[in-house]
Parts: sequence; C-alpha cells; structure tokens
Amino acid sequence: MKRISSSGSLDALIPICPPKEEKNSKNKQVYSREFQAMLDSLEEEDSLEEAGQSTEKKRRLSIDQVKALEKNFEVENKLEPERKVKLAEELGLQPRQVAIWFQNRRARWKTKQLEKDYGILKANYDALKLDYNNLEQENEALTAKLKELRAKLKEENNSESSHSVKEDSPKFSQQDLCDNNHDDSNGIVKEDSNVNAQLLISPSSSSSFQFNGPSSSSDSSNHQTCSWFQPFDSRMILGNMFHPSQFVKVEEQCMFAAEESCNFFSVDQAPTLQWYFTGQ
DNA sequence: TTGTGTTTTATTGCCTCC
DNA sequence: GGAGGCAATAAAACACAA
Repeated sequence: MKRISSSGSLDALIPICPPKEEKNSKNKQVYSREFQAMLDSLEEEDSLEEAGQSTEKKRRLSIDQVKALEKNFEVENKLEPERKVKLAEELGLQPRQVAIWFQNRRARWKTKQLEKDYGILKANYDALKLDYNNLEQENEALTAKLKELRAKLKEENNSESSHSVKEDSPKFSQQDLCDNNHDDSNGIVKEDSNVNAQLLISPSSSSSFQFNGPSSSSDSSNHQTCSWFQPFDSRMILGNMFHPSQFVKVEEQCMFAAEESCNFFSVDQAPTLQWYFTGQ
C-alpha cells in the first residue's frame, strides 16, 4: 500500500483486491454470469463477515455511481478533499475510490485529447502538404516557362541586335550597347531594340510578368489561359505591336535573381512545419 | 465454453508543492 | 515530510467471436 490515507481515514489500508484464489471463481460457475456474480458476492460477504473483515471485492461501480462521477468530472476534473468526501458519502464509496476514479478518468481524458489533437495536427499537416505540392508544381511550371522565355529573348537578341546596333541606333556609343546587351548577374537578358517598353519580372507579384509599355500592350486577347502567369510572346512585342523605330528597354526589377525566385521552394526540401508549431 | 481483446478499478513508485 | 498528481502496470470484469 502506498499511502496510509489521503483523507485521514484508514480506507487505504483496506485491501480492496480479493485474495489470489478469487481468480479461479470462474471455474465454479454454474449459473448465468450475473447470477453467479451475485452469489459470489453474497458468499464472500458472508465469509468476510464471519472472518470479521471489512474487505471489499474489486467490482465495477454501478451505472448511477458512474453517472454521478461523470457529472462531477464535467464540472471540475480535479477533486478537492471536501468534495471527495462528500461525493464518497453520497455514492456510498470510499473516498479513495473516488480519488482513484478521478485519476483514471483524467488519464482517459488525456488519452482522448491526445488522439483528438493528433487528428487535428494530421489534418493540418495533410492540408499543408497538399499546398506545398501544388506550389512545387507551380514552381516547376514557372521555371520551365521562364527558361523558354529567356531562350527566346536570347535568340532574338542574337539575330536582331547586330542590325539595330549597326543601322538603327547610331546615337548610342559602343559602350552603351554593351551595357544594354549583357547578361547581368540578376539573370535576365536585357534587350536593346527599337521599342519603348519595359518588361518587369517580379517574383513578389504572384509569379506574373508585368509589362510596362504602350497602352496597346494591355490587349487582353494576348493573355494565355494560365491564371498565375501572364506571359506574352516577345516576338509579338518586338515584331508586331510597336513601331520598329521605337526603343525597347527590357528591364528587370527583381529583389533577387529570377533564378533564385524560381527555386524559392526547393524541391528537395520537405516542409518542416516548424513555423506552424512555433506560431501556436 | 473458452480464448482473447478491451475496459475499468486499483496499486506502485516517483515527482512536485507547500 | 505529508499530500496529492501522474505514468506505468496489474488484475478483475466484461464483451465477443469461434
């Protein structure tokens, strides 16, 4: 026995568990389980009375007792001594039995709560994972599209820049042309041409390209179907939409390199949810 | 009837608080 | 140091399939 008493009584000293030989009571069952149990309890009470002991067999609490305990547990899942004694008196139980019931009930509640929390966390995790996968796909699509566009720009640059430099733009020095024509560290090809427009690639604006040019550039018929991406054919800009004598300045306004932006969500890195947990 | 899995009741040992 | 809480566990009670 662990404690003499939590409430000052001797209830903890009373062995509630029956002696070991009780285990074999099943072997002498002749009647139905309930009836046999009743007989057994009566038999035991008699024998205990004879022995002068106040031992109680370990048995389940009645439905009414459990209901009352549940009700009290709902009100407050901790049990102060006065309440324990009062409840025990009301239900005809030992105060220690009430305390044990509350203790076990708290343990059950905790287990259930953990299961519940696990379910919620799992659902959140699954949703985030789905989100992550979608973003990953978007990222891949964007990267591919960007590569394609850059290849096109480069190709056009190679085929057309020499002409425009030599024939159409005598007002620029060779240095100016070099400055406008090189691949800078931000990763986008700058274009010199004769169209007055700006191409803005902004990773912070929902993966869309922004085109600052003449009003005709906002022609909605040129939009492609993808909602997150508003690309355009650079040949259209250079060849059809603007007068060839106009000057084109393709400018990148990225906070960081386009390449970096495309790899913002690394494919190899699984979501850790760390931010989620620390934020709660 | 019996074996087996689950639930409930109770114990034990350790820890914290006053 | 005693009281009480908790985790781990034992053991009785119960449910149920075969």
